[in-house]
Amino acid sequence: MTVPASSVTGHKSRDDARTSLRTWLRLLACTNLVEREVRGRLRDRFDTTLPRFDVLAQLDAAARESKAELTMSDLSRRLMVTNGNLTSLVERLVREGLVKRETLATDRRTQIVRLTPLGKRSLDAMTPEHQRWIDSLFADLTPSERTRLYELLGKLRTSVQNSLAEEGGK
Amino acid sequence: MTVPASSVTGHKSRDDARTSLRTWLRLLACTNLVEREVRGRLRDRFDTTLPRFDVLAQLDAAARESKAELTMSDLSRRLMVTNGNLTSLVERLVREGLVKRETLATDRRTQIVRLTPLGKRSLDAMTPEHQRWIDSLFADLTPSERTRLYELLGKLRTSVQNSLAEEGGK
DNA sequence: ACACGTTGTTTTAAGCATATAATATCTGAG
DNA sequence: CTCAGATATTATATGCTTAAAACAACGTGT
Repeated sequence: MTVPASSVTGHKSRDDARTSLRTWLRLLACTNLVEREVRGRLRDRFDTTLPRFDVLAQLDAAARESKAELTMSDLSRRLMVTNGNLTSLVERLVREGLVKRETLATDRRTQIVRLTPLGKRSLDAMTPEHQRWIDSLFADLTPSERTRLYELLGKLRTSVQNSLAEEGGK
Repeated sequence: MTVPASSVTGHKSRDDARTSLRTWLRLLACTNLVEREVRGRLRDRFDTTLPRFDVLAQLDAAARESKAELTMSDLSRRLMVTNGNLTSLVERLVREGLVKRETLATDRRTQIVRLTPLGKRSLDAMTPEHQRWIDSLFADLTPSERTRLYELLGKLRTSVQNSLAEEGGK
């Protein structure tokens, strides 16, 4: 394994740090571009929002993993949003009949959230188009580039998690 | 150059589409992780928010490019947020004395936004720490991995922009 | 039994974001 | 000159997001 010269001195070069920052800014720009587009299309085509879509998609994904039951906290962890955020979001979905919420008999604090048949149908109508949108946005990347990007983002995620764990453990 | 079998039939394989989707979800997860962390630190260390920081950083970047003057619309384009959003954001920064806004003499519709000396000092206090945060989050990526990620994200951005241009041009 | 810390959820207050409509100003064709 | 667009910004309504506090239910050690 090769050791970069700068590690002798115990700090990274200024260039490395600038590359990190530039990469982060570009990551953010890409995410915003895609997210804005997906938001707009969900709105135009299905009159819904990205957070609502995400809730339905996560509930469906959980069901496929045979974790038929998700609590509010499970859902907020999966969606990476705060618990309080989810309350009003699920509230609206319940009002629209896409989701149902029921108190768990064995622990009356916890709320179980489930897709209704209507919610499932609604999601199934959106999913194929959503996938096509994403695919067309990625169209100029070759399969191997996509795979490489996927891998590098995996490394980045691990790096971020490690960094947070170190920081949090102090 | 090898040609995938599916290109004979004129459409991509299902696998390619799934890779796009998986890559997109991972991109979003990474962005959310980093963004949440940066938000939290800006809040804890400097009692400010990411959008506010972004406004200051863009104003400073523009000044360095000797584009000393940015209008509200310039700024909203650079930040990739809507014009209406910026109004209240800049409003708050003006109230805090970090930014000043003045009407352009030659066109009384347009507002020029500028960093105040206080705003510049405030930004300069935050910038080095911000760069260190980002760099530590990227710590596990080698320089060449960072560079490769940067390049691939550049390709992705181009791909997204091409896709939007085609769609918009119809 | 019961006080106390923990866990799951909701509420609240503030800020961010968008789309749409309104307002103000400019510009150019006639 | 004047008025019909075009452009720059702000206002409004709605929804998302977070942090922090409040609330409710659980479970354990005494």
